[in-house]
Amino acid sequence: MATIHDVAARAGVSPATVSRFLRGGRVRSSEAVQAAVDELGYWPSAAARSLKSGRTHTIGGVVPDITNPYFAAVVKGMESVTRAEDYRLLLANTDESGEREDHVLADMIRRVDGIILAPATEQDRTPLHVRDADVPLVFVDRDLAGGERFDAVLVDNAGGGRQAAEHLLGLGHTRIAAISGSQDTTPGRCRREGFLDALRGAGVEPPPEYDLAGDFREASGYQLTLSLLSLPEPPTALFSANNLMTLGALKALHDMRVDVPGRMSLIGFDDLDTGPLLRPPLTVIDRPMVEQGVLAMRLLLRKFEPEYADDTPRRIVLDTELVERSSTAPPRSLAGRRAATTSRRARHS
Amino acid sequence: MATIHDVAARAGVSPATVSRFLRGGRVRSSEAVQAAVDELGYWPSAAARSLKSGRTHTIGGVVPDITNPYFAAVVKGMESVTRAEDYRLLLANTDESGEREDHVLADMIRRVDGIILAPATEQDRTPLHVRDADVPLVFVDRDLAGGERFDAVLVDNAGGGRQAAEHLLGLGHTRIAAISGSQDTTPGRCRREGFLDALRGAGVEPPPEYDLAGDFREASGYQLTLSLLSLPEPPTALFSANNLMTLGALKALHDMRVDVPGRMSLIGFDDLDTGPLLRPPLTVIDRPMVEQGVLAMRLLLRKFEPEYADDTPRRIVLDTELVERSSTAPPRSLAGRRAATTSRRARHS
DNA sequence: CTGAAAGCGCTTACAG
DNA sequence: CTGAAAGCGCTTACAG
Repeated sequence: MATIHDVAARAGVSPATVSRFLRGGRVRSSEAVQAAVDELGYWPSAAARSLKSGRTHTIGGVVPDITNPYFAAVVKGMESVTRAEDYRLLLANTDESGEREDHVLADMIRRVDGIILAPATEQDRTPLHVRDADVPLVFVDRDLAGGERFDAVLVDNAGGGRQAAEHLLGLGHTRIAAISGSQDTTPGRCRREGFLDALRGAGVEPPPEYDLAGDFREASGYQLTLSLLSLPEPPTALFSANNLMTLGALKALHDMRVDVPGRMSLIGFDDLDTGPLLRPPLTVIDRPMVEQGVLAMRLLLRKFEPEYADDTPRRIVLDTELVERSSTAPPRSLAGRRAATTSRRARHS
Repeated sequence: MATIHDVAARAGVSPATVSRFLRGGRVRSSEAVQAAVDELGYWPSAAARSLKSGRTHTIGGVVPDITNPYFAAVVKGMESVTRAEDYRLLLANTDESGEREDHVLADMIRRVDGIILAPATEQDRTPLHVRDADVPLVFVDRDLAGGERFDAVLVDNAGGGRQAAEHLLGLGHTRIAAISGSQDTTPGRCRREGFLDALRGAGVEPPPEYDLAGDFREASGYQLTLSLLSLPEPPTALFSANNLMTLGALKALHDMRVDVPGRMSLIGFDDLDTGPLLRPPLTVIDRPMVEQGVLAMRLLLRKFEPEYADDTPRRIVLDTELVERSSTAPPRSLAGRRAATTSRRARHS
């Protein structure tokens, strides 16, 4: 593969001149140099450049599950910005494992200029070392305990939980359950808290067996829903903490032949491409996805511009939005009393 | 950040000795060196290493659409192998654009040890340059015209198209349409060809207006389905060439209030997580997904083992599988003649 | 086993 | 504007 020396020799100049030309500097023999570059198909060595400059022009993206459509969308957003800004994306999938995350981060520290991370848990300590190593770090979707010193792109998870609760309350439900995500995770914890707070605010205290925590995976959504259905007095409404758990919940409901929303209302967090096509079309708390990746990457790349480098941390918190479809309805006990439901809903909106 | 010299100084040895120790060589002062490494939190510079060795221990993964669940799964498979084998994954998303692919590949050539690519079209020429640059290349999902000289992990697309056709024929359909993917793409072309061949083999020649080509995106599935429905004599059965187009088709069918499978049978290519939960549960041609990423990465990493480096190209072709759910049924005209349908089906199985 | 030295391919002050 | 030279942080024959 041609080096800068080959180009220099061919163009009859020194390597320094070629380097200057490549970097956009004024050079007398620019045509000859360009010709040599073209003829040789020269492309600078990234390794040599970054050894010299200390910059890799690569960003690390670390997500818990790339097959979760939400994270796939976030990654798409991140990638689109890196490409536009002449950066590259080194992608790692931690499978929700803090241990893998530790390995990945330690490895990335020397290979990237910055990292965007959705940490496996809020308690992870390794991200702090990343900062010690002077590698800028931006959180996306999930925060760290004590993460206020870092940039972050999050959504108002508690607010989303509240919206879900108010929607169900508004329909007249009082036997309301939640299957939550990992409680050592920002979204898992905050969605549950916001949801429960809103219930309590309305005087509805869910019994412990209605308040179940899973791990954001489909299997846990399935299992927890099954256990709710086996209760002597099952809930009439269910809030599921993310897209995958909602799928699991819906499968359990189908398998047990539970009519949705007739016998059980279901509201999920995070929309799906197939949301409107499901049986029944899903009512969900929606939020921006690709945009979160875009914002996180922009936040990160700002740090490489001298004028922003020392800014105080920026914390972007996006709003969620209720998308009403057909998986939620008044409980059966109120089915004949639509008017009452409507007035109740008005109170809560 | 500590360098190998810092470690050497602290341990009272030469940098060469530290290097040897790090590479697993026998060293007398291994304890002192290890201590120095730990105390300094030393981690070798990837740039320096790869400048010296010419190896980056990084693999490029280039896909047309990371938010397509199929490719997300493939990427997951690729990533899992890189991590296990101490490689990293540089991810690029080309948005089905050959131009972006060209840029990405040119850029990657100097930054990775090998590339796994699902090319935007079969006619792309840049992948050939990658090979000229001595960067091993493996195709996944999509092949190149003249790609026989490269390793590849593909599925039997023509066979899958045939399975779909035989399934619909077996149900008694004769007015059968196909909305195909990009025809300058291996899966787009082969699925259509296999499908049409099987129809013709059964004496069913679809009119041109039943044979529509799209681009693998949801919007094209939607539009093409709409145009089929507007025909004076619409088909009674529809084969859709990939997961996203199937979603689009299903949305169009819903929007036009067309009963599936009552008035239109729908069979897709590629299953979805939500497949069983859709209205109606989708009949599809399924295939391995994560596994394709795993196989492609293994094939690629083999090339770095001297004993395999010069092997002839390996072409792995996986089988597809029909998953019967409820979106396909006999056409209405046969609804009362179940027995006839059954015998017909027997002939085709 | 060990260390001094050269070199991987760039970039960047420094003289001219 | 240009070129010679040093150096980024490693690795690897080469002597010892």
